[in-house]
Parts: sequence; C-alpha cells; structure tokens
Amino acid sequence: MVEKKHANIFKCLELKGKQRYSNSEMQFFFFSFSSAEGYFYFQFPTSDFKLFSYLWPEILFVKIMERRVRVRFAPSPTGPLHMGGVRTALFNYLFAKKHGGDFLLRIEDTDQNRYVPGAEDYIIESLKWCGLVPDEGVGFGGEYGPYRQSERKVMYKQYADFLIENGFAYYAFDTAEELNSLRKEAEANKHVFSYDLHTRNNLKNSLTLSPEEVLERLQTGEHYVIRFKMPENRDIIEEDLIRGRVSFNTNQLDDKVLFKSDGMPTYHLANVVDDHLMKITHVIRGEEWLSSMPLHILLYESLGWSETRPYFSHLPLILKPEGKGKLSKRDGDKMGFPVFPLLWKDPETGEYSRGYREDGYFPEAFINMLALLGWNSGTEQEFFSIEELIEAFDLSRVVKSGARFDPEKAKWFNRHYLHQKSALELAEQFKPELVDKGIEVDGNKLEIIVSKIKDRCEFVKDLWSQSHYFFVAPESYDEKTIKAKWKADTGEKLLTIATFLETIEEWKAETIKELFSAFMASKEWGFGAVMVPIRLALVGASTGPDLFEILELVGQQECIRRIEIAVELLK
RNA sequence: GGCCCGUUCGUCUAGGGGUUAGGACGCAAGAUUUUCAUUCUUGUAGCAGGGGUUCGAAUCCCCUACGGGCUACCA
Repeated sequence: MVEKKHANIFKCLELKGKQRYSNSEMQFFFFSFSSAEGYFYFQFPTSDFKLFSYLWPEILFVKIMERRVRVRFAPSPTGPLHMGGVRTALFNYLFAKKHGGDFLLRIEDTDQNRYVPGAEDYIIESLKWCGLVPDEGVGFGGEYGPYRQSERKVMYKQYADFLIENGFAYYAFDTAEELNSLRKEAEANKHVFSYDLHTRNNLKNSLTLSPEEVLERLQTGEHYVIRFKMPENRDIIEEDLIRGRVSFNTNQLDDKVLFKSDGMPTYHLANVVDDHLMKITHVIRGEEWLSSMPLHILLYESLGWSETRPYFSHLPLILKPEGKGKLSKRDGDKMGFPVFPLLWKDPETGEYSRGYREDGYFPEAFINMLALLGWNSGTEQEFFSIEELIEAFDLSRVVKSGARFDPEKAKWFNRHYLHQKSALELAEQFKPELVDKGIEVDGNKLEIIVSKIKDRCEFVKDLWSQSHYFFVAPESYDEKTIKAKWKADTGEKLLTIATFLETIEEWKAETIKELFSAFMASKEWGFGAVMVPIRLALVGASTGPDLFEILELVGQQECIRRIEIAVELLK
C-alpha cells in the first residue's frame, strides 16, 4: 500500500523536480512539489541519487501526511502597512495558494509601547483591497486562534520556563541602565557591547548568581528577563529557499531576550511558539530577519520541535528609487508617489500619507507591479492576473538582491490595466466625480465619451482632465497653440464655418466630416488652417480625439456657441 | 567595529562555462493620427574592480570595493 503511494510521489518528482543549485562543496538537486496531501521540499546530492531514492520514501511519506502548507503574514501594528509589507504578504499568499495551503494573518503586538491605534484595521483593510484575503487570522476566524499575540500572552511563559529548566535559557537581572552604561562604555572604546557567551559570566543572571539568590530575587518580584543561552561554537547551516545555503557560527551571536520584564515574550519567542502551534510550514519574511534565523532554528531545536519546524525564506528589501537605503515614507513624500497601499492619517500628528488606492491605482495593477519587483516567472510575461501569479509563483525564482522601486513602472502597469478595462466599467467609476461636479450625463453617452479618451489616461482621475470639454466649455485657450495657429484671418474663417455648421441637418461625425470637407473644398481653404483653431475653440487646447467626433458629442448649437465665443475672445 | 546577505543597461530583470549578453520601464527617433495621446517600428545603454581555474568565465574560486540587513526588555 505504501509502495503504491511512493510510485505516485516519484511521478510527481519527475514532473516538478527542476531547481538545481550549486554551492561550494557539491551540487544539490532541490525538489519542491505539492500533492493532495500537502507540500514537500527537499534536497539530495546528485551523486547519491540512487541511494537516496532507496531511502527517502519513508521520510517523505511521513512528512507529506503531516504537513499541509501553512504560511503566515505577521505584521506588527506600529503604523500603516508599507508596500514592502504588502509584497511579503503577497508572496506568502501566492505560495499558499499555489500549494493549496492556508494563508494566515497574525498580529504581532508584543510591544505595547509601539502600538498605534488604527494600524491593525489598516492592515486588514489593505489586505482586503489587494485581494490577499487570509484564510485565518485576526478578523478572519480560524481554529488556531487567538491570532493576536497580546491575547496569547499567557501561553508563552511555559515555553520560556521549559527552556530555563532544560538549560537553554536563563534569568537575567541586569537593569536597562546597567546595560546601557556597558554599551556606552564599549562604544567609547570603539567596541560594541554584546550580551553573549563572553560577557554573560560577568553579569547578573542565574548563571552567575547562586540558586538561592536567584530564587530570592524572583520571589521578591525583582524585574528580570529570560535570555537564550547561545551555545558555544556551533555552525548553524540552513538552506534558505530563496538564498540557498546560509551559515552562522554561534560564537558570533548574542543571548537574545526571549521574555521581557513586562511579562510579554519578544518577537523571537512568540514567533517560534506561534509558528509551531499554528503549524506553519514555511516562513516567508523580509531580509531583516535573516540574522535571527539561527536563533530561531536553535529555539525550535531546544523546544524539541526540529522535526516539524518550518522552512525559511528571506525576501530581499525594496530600495529607494534614488540614493541609498530602503524605501521609506519620506521618499514617497519627496518624490510624489505613495509608499502605502491606502491613505493613512497619523493619529498623533494628523499628518496624511498618500495611498495607492486613493492615488487611483487599481489593486490588480499594484499587485502585478509588486509581484514583479524581485520576482519573475522566467518567461517574458509581465502582466499577470492573480490566478496567473499563483500558477507561476515559485520561491526559487525570487531574486536575492534588493530591488530599487521605480514609480514610473508602477504607472505603466496602471495604464495597462486601465486600457484593458471596458468603457462601461470606467464610466461607472467616473460617474461619481461628474455627479460631484453637478454634471448630469446620459449613461450611454458617457460610455461613448470614455471609450474615446480612455487610451490617453493613466488613472481614473485622468478621465476628467481628458474629457472635461465634452461637458463644460473651455475657460481658457492654450497660449502656444494660439501663437502657432491663430492667424489674422482665422476668426473670420471660423465664423463662416460656424454659419455653415448651422446648416447641417444630420449631426453625426461622419456626415459632418463629409459635408465639412466639401465645404472646405468649395472655399479652397486648407484643413490645416482651421482644424486646430476649431479644436482650440471647442477644447481649449490642441489635444483630444478626432475633431468630428468631438463636434458630434459636444452638440451642434454648443459647438457654434463655443466657436463664436472663441472668435470674440481671441480677436 | 563584528556577523550575515548581495552586486548584469539609469531602473526591474533573463541568462549559471562557448549567447551578436535577451526582454521590460524610461529616454530618443520614425510611422500612423493634418491636434495631442494611444499604438507600432527602430535605436539607446549593462556583466563593480583585480587576481585565479580553464582551450574558453557574465557564469566557478579568492581578494578588494561598493550596497544592504542585523548588532534593543522594536518588530
């Protein structure tokens, strides 16, 4: 029975095995594939293929039965969600959906000092706008809750205690002031103070104090933290699904605080405990976490969870369009593009930060742009629907280096999506703006107008600037065009034309064009001399679709009126 | 300072020992449109530097430079 299953698995393997990495020692083959039972990822050395294929089925069988792909997006509610955060959520979402798994939203609010009201709702609303709807999490239900770490507070202590009991962690009583002064001192000597295996024996902790004293300090309620006791001289080697082999030596790592004196766990403990309890199979997060990966691996090991611990992958950061460093709120303000998905009002300063939604981006354009920032399908395809992204997504095709954000390309994506939309749909979105301006238009006519101008727009908000003359007479005329095209006899010619237009009975673009051409021929006037001036009179500038279509849509009497006004004003 | 990660056109990227180094954005030119935009065509521009290994290196190795991350009782 088991054998039969293996046959299927091997078939799957042949189909999906595709990724080859090389590193300094030998070549490895990596396989990742999903089946009805779940997702599996593993590696083996080329030379050992026969041996491995003989040995591995059982291991694989166990893993497959146990693990359904589960990933989480775990932001901290310290402010609006950055577009880099949205991209992290997106990649998690794509990965989950690709492998038929679950995408969870967990709110990491273990730092009460940095809590910003409204941030959590903002995160949820942002994900919804982007279409990245979690299967479980804060605001979405699920069986592994609560999904807000502050509400899980009571659960963490036992794991910290377990670590202490088993010698993986210890109590530390050093005050913030003491540590700060040690840091200052080290800085003065051009060193950096680190609470680690070199210094912990000279500090106030349960490693240096007698058991009695430790007990007494605990009983008198003295403030303490629990620190991880980083083991000595161990090489932690891990295959990051994006970056390949990454290695660390524990001698370089410090004893991180796991449990704070306020009774809350730090990110490291809470993260590992929750990922374990929520059965997370793949941790996909930003590069800023790469350095703490060895700590997390060691935590899984110390807690006895190595067998089921997740795979790690660290996403590159999004960098500023110009200059140094990662993309920040300031860049957006300075260069005029949004950094956040939605408009955000800072609850403290009242300051606004623009959002992609409010700036007129379509969520699908925003997502498409974000997906291509640091990932590509390996083909030349650039436009992807969310379904296509899910189908094509693969962590191994995520680029390792940071990507500079290009606002121009973001606009280009939006333009593309706008052009793809039907005039009807765009007209619907345009209507509220017209109503606001007190303009009433017949739906059919509006759709026709939109169809004429949508290709010249980048955003829905451009619809007005490209079509206002269909609804309202121009209030001014473009100076350059006047200079170039408005000659001494232009006014007179236009009045003659106005009189002629009055005589047209069927006010249709085609008919007008036909009769107009005949009229021009009879007068022996060149088109060039009058076309632009007429356009100027109707539109106010030298832009817009075919002039005869404008004539038709603006209406006979209104056209004549506008020509007369222009002639009067431009005398 | 220490540790870790990275580096192909201005930007996003493909390519992973033999390629005229491919595509996209941007920019420029041309065509179409007697306007402007769209669209189409063409052009523009790149393997960070230095050593190795090799018949042959953008590709593998080492060094340097540069960029980034971390180095909090922040995440």
